Amino acid sequence: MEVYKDEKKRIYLENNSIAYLFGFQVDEFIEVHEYQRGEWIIQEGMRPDFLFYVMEGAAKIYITHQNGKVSLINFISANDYIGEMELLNDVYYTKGIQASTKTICFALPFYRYRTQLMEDAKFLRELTKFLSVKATLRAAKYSQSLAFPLENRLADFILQTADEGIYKEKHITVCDYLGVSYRHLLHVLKQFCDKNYLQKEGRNYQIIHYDSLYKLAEVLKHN
Amino acid sequence: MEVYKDEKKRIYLENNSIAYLFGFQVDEFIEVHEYQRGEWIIQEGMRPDFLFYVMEGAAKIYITHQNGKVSLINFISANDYIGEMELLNDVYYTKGIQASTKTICFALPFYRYRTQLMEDAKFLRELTKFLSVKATLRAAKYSQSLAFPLENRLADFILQTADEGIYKEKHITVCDYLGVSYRHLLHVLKQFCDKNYLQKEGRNYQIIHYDSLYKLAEVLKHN
DNA sequence: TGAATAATATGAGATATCTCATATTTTCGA
DNA sequence: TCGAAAATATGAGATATCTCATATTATTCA
Repeated sequence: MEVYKDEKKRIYLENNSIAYLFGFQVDEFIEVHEYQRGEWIIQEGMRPDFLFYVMEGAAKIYITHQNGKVSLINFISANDYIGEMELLNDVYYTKGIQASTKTICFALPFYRYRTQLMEDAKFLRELTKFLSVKATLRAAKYSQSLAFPLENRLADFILQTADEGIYKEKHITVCDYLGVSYRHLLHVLKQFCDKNYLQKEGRNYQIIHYDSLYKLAEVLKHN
Repeated sequence: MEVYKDEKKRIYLENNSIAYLFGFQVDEFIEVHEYQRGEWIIQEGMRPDFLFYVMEGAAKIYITHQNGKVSLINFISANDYIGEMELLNDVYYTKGIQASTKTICFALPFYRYRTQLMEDAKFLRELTKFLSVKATLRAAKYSQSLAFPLENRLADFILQTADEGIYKEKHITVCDYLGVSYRHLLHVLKQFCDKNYLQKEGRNYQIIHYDSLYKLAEVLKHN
């Protein structure tokens, strides 16, 4: 992890204004952090000292269960907050957040800004919107996961993440995210290939029959 | 649904102050609504005209999937907001909310208060906290539902909802909430009885072996 | 009060998903 | 560049969960 200093920090701040997020001046004590792929932005179970706002990159939120099973809870990308739960709640079990690409974020030290943030309508309004969108997405995903078999959810996931007709997510990530076993994921992928919805090309899968996948995924949408 | 008028409204407002929720005066245009068991506070798919704050009672949030399957998404009780999603987001699929007991809430008309609410730090701070807690609970429930079989989740649910050692939730509600079929729920309940964790008494179940259930539920908690 | 509706109950077979064992291939750091 | 670790792959049997069919109570309401 690198903390931008002096000139480097100044330049980054100049080129990436986040004044629109706050009703007051934050420049003085704000930091700019850069994390490499694989680095932990927050360690599971340890409260962070900063409120982060992600500018570039992507990360994943994980939680470890008592039985050792690890769940990927969600993806984080540009314009997401990190540490907002800890800002708002004194009692909160901190999830682990790991950068999955190089990730740059602004970091506001709690000890310095907590009081001001909690009284700033502009900030609170932005955060509220962020939280409500997050809650909505999560609710949708949750009720889907209970109501539909992997076949439908995977079709949706493939269409969402495929790039130019090519699906190339890591299986391990996907089973975490969709909450199924590795074995079963492969099984359903094979079915898709057998049915000619996909065609395997080395590590990747090319979408052959878009419509069939779309039909499977469509079932997830309510109305 | 009854809207309290005149004297009745005045008395209710006097006895139940919610001044602490807002940084400005809301008395003038606020309404007090009372819903009977079974009544819909919000119809699925129809945007509400009010922001509600629940004072008494309990309700359930439902969503209907395209395949006709209905999921119970969550419970609502005193001190919860309703309609906050619609206040914050112009685009939002409204879930259905049905009172499960007599429910009384304050109702603030959007057309009158929207602008002021979105600029009121006190209100936004309360709402933000509410949303963050909500998001946390949902996240926990979600990752649990994927990582553990019904046995564990049901044990937890029974301990949470049992009243003086007696569990008496309606099966239908529970399968909605836990996202399993009616048949399977009964199957696992029968197992609990066979193992002497529970003892069936007419419609209800008495908790016999608290410890065993606790052990099953404990597995859900992370650390 | 009686009929309609909701809730509870149970069996049996089907399917979705998991666990475990094991092999091969790829990636990546020392 | 070599070896460890990560990722992919596949089989086989176990288990969790679903669907459907069908009865039997409760509850509600006209």
